[in-house]
Amino acid sequence: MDLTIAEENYLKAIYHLSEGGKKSVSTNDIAGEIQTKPASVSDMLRRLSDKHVIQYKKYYGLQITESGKQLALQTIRKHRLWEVFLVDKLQFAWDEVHEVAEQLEHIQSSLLIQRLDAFLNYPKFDPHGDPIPDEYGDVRSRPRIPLNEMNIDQVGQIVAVKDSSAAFLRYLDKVGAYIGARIKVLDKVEFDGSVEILVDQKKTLFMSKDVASNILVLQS
Amino acid sequence: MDLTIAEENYLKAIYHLSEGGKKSVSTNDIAGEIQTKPASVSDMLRRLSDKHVIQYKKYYGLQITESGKQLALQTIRKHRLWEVFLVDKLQFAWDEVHEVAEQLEHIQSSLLIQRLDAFLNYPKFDPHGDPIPDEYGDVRSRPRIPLNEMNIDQVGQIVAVKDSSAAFLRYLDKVGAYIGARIKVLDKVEFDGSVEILVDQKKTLFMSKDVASNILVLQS
DNA sequence: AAATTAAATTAGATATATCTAAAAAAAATG
DNA sequence: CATTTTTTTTAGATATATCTAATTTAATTT
Ligand SMILES: [Mn+2]
Ligand SMILES: [Mn+2]
Ligand SMILES: [Mn+2]
Ligand SMILES: [Mn+2]
Repeated sequence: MDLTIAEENYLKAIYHLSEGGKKSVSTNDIAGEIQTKPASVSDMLRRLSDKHVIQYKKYYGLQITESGKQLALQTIRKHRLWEVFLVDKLQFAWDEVHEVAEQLEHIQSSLLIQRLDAFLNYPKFDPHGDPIPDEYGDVRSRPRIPLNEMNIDQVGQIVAVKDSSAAFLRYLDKVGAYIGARIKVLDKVEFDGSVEILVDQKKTLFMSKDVASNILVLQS
Repeated sequence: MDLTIAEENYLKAIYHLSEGGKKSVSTNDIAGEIQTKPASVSDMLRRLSDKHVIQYKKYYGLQITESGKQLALQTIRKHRLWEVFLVDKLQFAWDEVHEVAEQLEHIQSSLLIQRLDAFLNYPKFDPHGDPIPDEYGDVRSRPRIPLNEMNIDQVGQIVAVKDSSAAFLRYLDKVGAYIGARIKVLDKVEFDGSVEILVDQKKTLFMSKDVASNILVLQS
């Protein structure tokens, strides 16, 4: 039994909300993530439950099932592979890919995804540093921490961003913070949590705690 | 006002039927093309008319409008560009692309199509020899005739196929008839319309009138 | 021209997906 | 623990898209 496009989008949102360490996912959380109304979510939860991709008892919260998790991971795999395609092959900027990938992720063809994966040389991460699940749903995630949680003098490499909004990504482009950049924490301001970092041993950069918390670093 | 996926599919079918038969397109014809019921077509015709992509007076037939034609051509452009992508870049066989392109043609992003076109080196024809409309909807079609209408001793080049079904395309693969092949008509059987041709000055091939009528040739 | 047949449309049903407003249940508060 | 607030669900409406069965209109035949 296949999922509709709307069902795939809901399931993906539920998976993302579940991953964030959150124990139970609320109807309002889902509504916020999908940009829809709680009433629509309640309706959809019943349908997802009927298809056994979530366990759901009304008013008691929900849990994604193993089969639901696998389906969500396949949609995420497709989304991220398409993002790599758009950036690597079609010269899209990393802040331009999301909307298009949101559509492409729903194309149904296992052959297509196999071939696309090979064509892209089996990438392990998308343009935002997020890991690409393999065809069995396995994710090789790297240990990474928000930049604002690093201490002075610690060094590492920017490997991902938490926020993939165009506004944030364009800001990073402007200041010269990119995935793969080697950084060192030069200073942290106690008062507001802002940080000063050295990028590629050349350039110093000041950023607010808000910005730093959306940059994920692999420490070394 | 954008079209839905269903509306795009109907409009594309109407365009194809208008191009072929020329005269008026019937509700039953559309139902046959789209694999749906006449009742559903009547319903859709009213909606397409509301969106001014066809002119429609019930029981009196329909005509595609200029804006409808442009929209259909853009969908066809996307369909054929994706087919080229699948064959040239992802090693799909020409009989494997249709279903996937049928989905990909509905992805909405003008930047995507511009970039895809460039990435593929601005192809003029799809894997089945059909011309790819440019971004303004202009189609540069070559004069071509069905193979069964050629006379003995005439020569030419296979440039397209009328039938794009997997069964037909796999048959052509098997006998070695491909787009670009140079052919010469060696013999025609009056009785059943079957023909004997020479392919690439090497191989002789017998084919029924039915097969020959689905192979389009550019005479030389 | 009347009767018959074919084509097209409408009526009414079902399924998906969404919304607003109202009701019900759970959680928070004093 | 009773009351208030928040969250969640349901009721009822709208829009898309499809179907079967009935009806209407057009076309064909006698
Ligand atoms: Mn999506
Ligand atoms: Mn991404
Ligand atoms: Mn289609
Ligand atoms: Mn084609």
